[in-house]
Amino acid sequence: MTYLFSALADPTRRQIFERLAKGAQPVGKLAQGLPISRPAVSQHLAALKAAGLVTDHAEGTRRIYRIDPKGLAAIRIWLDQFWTEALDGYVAEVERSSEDPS
Amino acid sequence: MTYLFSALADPTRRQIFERLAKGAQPVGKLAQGLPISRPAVSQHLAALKAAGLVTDHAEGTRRIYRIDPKGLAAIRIWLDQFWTEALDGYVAEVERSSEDPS
DNA sequence: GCTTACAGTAAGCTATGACTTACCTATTTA
DNA sequence: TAAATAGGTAAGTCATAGCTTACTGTAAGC
Repeated sequence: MTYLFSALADPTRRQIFERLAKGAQPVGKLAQGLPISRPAVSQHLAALKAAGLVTDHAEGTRRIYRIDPKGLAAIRIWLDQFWTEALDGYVAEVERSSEDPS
Repeated sequence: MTYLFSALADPTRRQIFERLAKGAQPVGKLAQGLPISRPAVSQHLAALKAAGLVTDHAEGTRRIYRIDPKGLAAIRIWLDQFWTEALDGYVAEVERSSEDPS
């Protein structure tokens, strides 16, 4: 979870990720339009890949990056497993404090 | 989203958050059992609060923190709005490359 | 009113993260 | 096989994040 969340914590990295969500792209194409250097984009992509958010494959001299569903799925699982627990706890607390407003 | 994701990116902060999911607690109680100082816990709680993940209220000299559903809801919305887009794109790409394996 | 308990704030230290430029590697193409 | 294109890696810089100790403030109990 740490890698996942910190990968998405960076605005530039989210921007890259959200751009990939609209279609796979090579590194150079991604770097165009971003206000940072191409090596910086490479480093961001490495972080996204380590988090399971993207995958890559070679295509000639280019390297195509695309969304990896695994990353999003992991977040969804964390959130779902969490959702009920947290909200149950929340509702319980609120009810308790409204029943017994000491 | 940046505040949200970076709040959850820190392991200690996630631990605090997940502990609060099981029930509201005062700061001191949270600090016990964590390997960091109480001020550090206060700072983490401030970050969680700024992200909309927790709320607090005074109770005598203690300050009780509990989960704020707004934070989790925001993540869910981001994920949902994203899920279809990303997966549609993913499926389209995969189909395209398997139909035309040039 | 004074002391104790609880918790936020300030200031300072250290590690890490996001960038840069320079370099190296690999694939295409002429 | 040499040149050009695409992109990962290394090294260094600067800002920020997470921690600490010291302090300040506020509510409760004697």
